[in-house]
Amino acid sequence: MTIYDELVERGLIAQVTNEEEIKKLINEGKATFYIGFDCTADSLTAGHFMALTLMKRLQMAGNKPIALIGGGTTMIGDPSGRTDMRKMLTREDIDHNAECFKHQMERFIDFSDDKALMVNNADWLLNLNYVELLREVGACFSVNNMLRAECYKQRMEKGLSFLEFNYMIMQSYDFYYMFQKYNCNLEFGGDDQWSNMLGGTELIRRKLGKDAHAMTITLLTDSQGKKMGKTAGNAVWLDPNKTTPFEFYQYWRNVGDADVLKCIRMLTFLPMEEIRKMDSWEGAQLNEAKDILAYELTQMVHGTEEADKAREASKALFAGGANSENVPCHKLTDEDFRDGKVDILQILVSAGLTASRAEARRAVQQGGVSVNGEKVSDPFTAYEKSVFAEEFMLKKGKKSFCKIEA
RNA sequence: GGGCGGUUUCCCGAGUGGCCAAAGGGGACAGACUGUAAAUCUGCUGCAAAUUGCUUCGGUGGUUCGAAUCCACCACCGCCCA
Repeated sequence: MTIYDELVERGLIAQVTNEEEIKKLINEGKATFYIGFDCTADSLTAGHFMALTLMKRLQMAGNKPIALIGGGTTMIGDPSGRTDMRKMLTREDIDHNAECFKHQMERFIDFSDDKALMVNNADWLLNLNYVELLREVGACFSVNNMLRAECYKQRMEKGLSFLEFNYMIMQSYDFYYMFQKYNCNLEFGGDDQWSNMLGGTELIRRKLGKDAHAMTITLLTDSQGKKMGKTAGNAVWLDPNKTTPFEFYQYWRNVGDADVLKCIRMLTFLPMEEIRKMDSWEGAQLNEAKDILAYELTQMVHGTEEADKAREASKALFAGGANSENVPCHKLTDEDFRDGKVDILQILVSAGLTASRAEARRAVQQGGVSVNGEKVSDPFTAYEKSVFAEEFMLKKGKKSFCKIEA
């Protein structure tokens, strides 16, 4: 099975500029391809993860990846598919974020011996001269075409600033630049990047008379069409300090039935034969698939040890029996105690299970809080410090657990 | 540059002087049902030392016993004209 066929079977490919050419390039390991990452936060997210796995798949097939950190493009902000303008980030924030991205990527992609490159477009974009740029590449873009681009559609109603309008040109320039400097002949990106990417291939054709290719990755959406990798609007981060391995594991353990196999196909490195066998699974058996998915991904992102802990903790909490050693734990401080006691609301807030005492009170009143399996229904329930010498397993709702110590 | 319209609680959106912590919807959260799924139904949704108090309706100042609501200025956004 060729790498291209595998990508197709895994459902990773959305659009390509020239299928035959691209197939040949990557199957023969002759592609030098890039994927850009704009550093809008200080950690990569589950959304970036798919792009990283794709880089790895292609690298394993002998192709050379370039991870492009968008230190320059982040100064502009990609308007693609957004309904509002991004918050402007300072130069310092962007540099810091770029550093963080770099560390995280090094875990996945082998950058040794020039097997992959990591570059930052701040290095060439920030020194561009406006008039020169306009003459050099601005002449190659048709505003008429740009306005028609899908990626700006949503913004035509709400308004699009000139700053953001230029994003496409910056991204195109990246490809043009790397095509010449690194022989980069293929660009990958999310499907929402398609028009930006075509801008690049078009620019290369016009300026250099040469062909470069672009290919988009299917966006990972759930069965309702929503982007995956987010919980309540918050990203699932790869940084363990922002999303703990346990939370990360739980996110994938909880995907809907309709989405498990898709995720396994697109995100894991399990061989296709194995995945095909799971195709016939249904009902409660899919729970097993979810465990596989969650474990595989946690292991890739956080390592085997953390993945084992997360799985162990999950079993202890949901299946019962196994030891609870790895369940998330919170230590109360002296400030939590008042006259030698803590009330249940304070514990919930302190452990971060609820945002306020009011929310904690609601949870208790609605019967959503329990300690060691016993429902706590009185919001005035308070505990002496000595109680915490024994195991104190606090549960809020169906899925939030925390072991409390003092 | 000119004219008009807008900025409301996580989001959309109602509210044009007291009955407003602010309708309705979405989302989130909790409960029932379940398989840590989906669908459905119910509750709930500013904060707190809680029959009360405090903060909130772009910003600042003002009018008023009382302002999300009226006035002035500022900021940002949209539409139309140049």
